[in-house]
Amino acid sequence: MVKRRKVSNLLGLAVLSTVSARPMHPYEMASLMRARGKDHDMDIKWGSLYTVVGNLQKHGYLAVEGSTRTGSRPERTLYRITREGREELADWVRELISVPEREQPRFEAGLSVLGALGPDEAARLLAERLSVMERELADDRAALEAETEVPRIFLIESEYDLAMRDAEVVWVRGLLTEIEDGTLPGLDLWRAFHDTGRVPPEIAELAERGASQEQR
Amino acid sequence: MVKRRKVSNLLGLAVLSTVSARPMHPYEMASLMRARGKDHDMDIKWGSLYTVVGNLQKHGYLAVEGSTRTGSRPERTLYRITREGREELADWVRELISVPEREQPRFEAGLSVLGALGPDEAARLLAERLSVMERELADDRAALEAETEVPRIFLIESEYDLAMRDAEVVWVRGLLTEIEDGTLPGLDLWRAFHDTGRVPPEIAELAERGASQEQR
DNA sequence: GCGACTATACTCGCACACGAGTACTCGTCG
DNA sequence: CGACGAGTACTCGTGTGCGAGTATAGTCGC
Repeated sequence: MVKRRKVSNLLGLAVLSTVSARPMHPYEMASLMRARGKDHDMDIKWGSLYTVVGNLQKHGYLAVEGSTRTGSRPERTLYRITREGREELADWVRELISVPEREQPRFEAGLSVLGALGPDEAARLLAERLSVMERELADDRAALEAETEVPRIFLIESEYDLAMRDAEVVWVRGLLTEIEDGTLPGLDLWRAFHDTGRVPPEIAELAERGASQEQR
Repeated sequence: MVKRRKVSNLLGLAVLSTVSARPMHPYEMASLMRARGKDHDMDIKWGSLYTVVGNLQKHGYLAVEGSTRTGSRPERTLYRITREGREELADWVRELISVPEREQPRFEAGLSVLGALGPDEAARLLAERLSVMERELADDRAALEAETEVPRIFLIESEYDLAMRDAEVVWVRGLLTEIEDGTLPGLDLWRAFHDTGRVPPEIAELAERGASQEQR
């Protein structure tokens, strides 16, 4: 379903979108992206940037416009987007928006092996996560709300980000409460498993059989 | 903050968790994981599995227990988890649970370049995403609810998954509505930009300046 | 006018993830 | 009874992501 792209690194998408405004050289793209916080504090991976730009050019999405040099500085190669590049950009966005794709967030991986810890420690760690997330969320939300001049569509990805983190906070808080007040079904089994180091055999079976059916 | 692991691939986490029950050979780990839907339909990457098991062993998290062969089949190497392996597993889970980490979902990347499309097409694509997600979500939720014997903690990651997808559906539906009924602030600018191909200069500036401040 | 520091603009090479291939075996169906 | 397909258990080669390094140019103090 999901067509294999010639350039699969999402940094390539950001690059295409950035050069679509006007021709520029790689370093300038990076500066622009950073200026926009496109990278939200994840700093640009220089190695990837030049590789990706090279690949985009190899596949005809970018073309060399020329190269300038200032003094004896390393020469800067100017790239412009091609028609194919614009098409690829549009097609890529279409796919990203319309096709929901199952991703594997790291937290979810952690949850799936939560049994390696005891319920008390799990509760402590969840509480820690919660407090960090709440603080960061409040800060970022305040920053976004302080921005009243830029219309919302230009910051729509930040809104999405906040909404998702919000949802996670709510979910984690719910789980934490259930562990703390002991209403989570199976809590006793979990504790028993952690204390004795072995899972009751009938549950082991169930978990295997059952889990193989859910998640389509 | 986030300590660099000797083995960073999350498949390694799954492997550690799987062999922590009893010694087994790589292929058996893969079968078990698959049986549990640990991989939720994303099939095991064979290349990575053997590389990862090799690395885990190289770093002392796994040890070779022996090797058996049935007839002239390729020999199966049995691995067992070491004390260091158990520690690494526990430490890794602790980190995954307690340290919230900023990830870059593909959909969010798509949203950030949504300007490459016009509002009408964007609305159509969002609607498509929505319908696919709603169907899959309903199926998976039904499957999870049909599972009444396994206590919830053993499927906690599926619950998290459903909750997040739920939140996304709600958010996308909200955005879609705002585009369709024209209440999204800046919609006219978006349309103008898409029709004429150029963004009003004062907005371009604003977007750059503003975006560089939010997202800490 | 010179040394230290930061910004600019890349290059290089390793390590790792992964897909596709291999080779053998067992069950089964005509 | 032999052929074929599905399962078993890996191996290997390729691509590519990315960190760390490099080299020059402005800039600011003293």
